[in-house]
Amino acid sequence: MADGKGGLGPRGGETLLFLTDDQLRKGIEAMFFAYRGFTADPDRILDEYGYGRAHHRAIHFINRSPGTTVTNLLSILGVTKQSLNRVLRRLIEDGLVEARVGASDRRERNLHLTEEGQALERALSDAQTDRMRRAFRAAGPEAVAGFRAVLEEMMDPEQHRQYHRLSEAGR
Amino acid sequence: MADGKGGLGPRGGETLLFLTDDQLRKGIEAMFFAYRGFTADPDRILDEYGYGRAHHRAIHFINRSPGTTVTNLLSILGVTKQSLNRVLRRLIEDGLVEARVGASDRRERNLHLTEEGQALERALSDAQTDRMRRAFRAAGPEAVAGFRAVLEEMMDPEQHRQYHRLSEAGR
DNA sequence: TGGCAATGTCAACAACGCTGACGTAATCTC
DNA sequence: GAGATTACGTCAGCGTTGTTGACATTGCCA
Repeated sequence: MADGKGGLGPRGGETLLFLTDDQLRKGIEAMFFAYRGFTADPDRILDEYGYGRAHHRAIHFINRSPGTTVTNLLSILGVTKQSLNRVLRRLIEDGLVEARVGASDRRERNLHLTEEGQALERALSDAQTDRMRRAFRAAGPEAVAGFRAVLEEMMDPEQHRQYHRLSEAGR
Repeated sequence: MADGKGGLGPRGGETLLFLTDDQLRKGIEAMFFAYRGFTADPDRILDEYGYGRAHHRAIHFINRSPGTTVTNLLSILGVTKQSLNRVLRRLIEDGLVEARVGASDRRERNLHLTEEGQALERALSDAQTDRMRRAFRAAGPEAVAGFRAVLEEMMDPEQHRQYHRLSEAGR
């Protein structure tokens, strides 16, 4: 077995030829290996600072939405406040992130990257986009559109909303 | 280059219109959110067993290449043997994986899923492919091709080789 | 003033990476 | 046949990052 070229999908019910078990399994493995590549370059940089991916994610989204609150960051990252706080505390201690008391609501903390934080963000971002740029260029514009379309469909609805909200807020 | 889409990128340097900083940043975020969705369903199942993603990966690749050795699995997963051993030991204790002494080389352990292991593999695989099937169906065949093309380009060369080796071995 | 929201923090725990060190059995090489 | 190498297992310890639960503070709001 293990083919599926021709005829119906092997697991009853699937009528579209391109959705064989084999195609789906390859999709799973592609995601696994690609995600490893996707994180490999920033991981090397983070290592030098003694940081991990959690720090990267915090830095990324603070840079993306300067002035964002802790609660908002919490909902984007999908972790507990204790988990985020541990990361945030260190970034603040290290002088990469600044937490300003909210102007309208003084309970809130508006998060910003410092100069140093922005420098690290750029280094991480450059490392990651370099690989993505090469991949996009090699695959071509249409492949990129397909790539994005499939990824969007793969997100949970809530995450999909977050994803689009970021773009709007970006301007 | 060689594009034809015309027009320069907004942030000097990038000559291809579809490779703006914004496109690349969206690509990064799409990967982040999509990977979360990608792992969400199996994670829920694993939780019931007290297993994590490491167990899932081991089960997946043992199922994919029955009889594979520990060393081979190590190179696919890219972790240390101590790390893999902790996971493998528990799967063997729990009766999901069987480690048979190698026939030609008795130092090797040929790994197989038991009936019970196969049952869990199917449950995990079904959960994950359901989402992927819906995403593929919604995005269409051409998007799927693009998706896979970009992911392949994003892998490290070594991982890319592993990825293709799996398909060949599958039959 | 009392209730709720936003935040921070202590403590404990688990999963899963890592390094380093050792031991055993089996195979390979000279 | 002796010695090197390979395959595997395991002990110990450590770090990041996730979790739950509990508690305190501050500030907004009705």
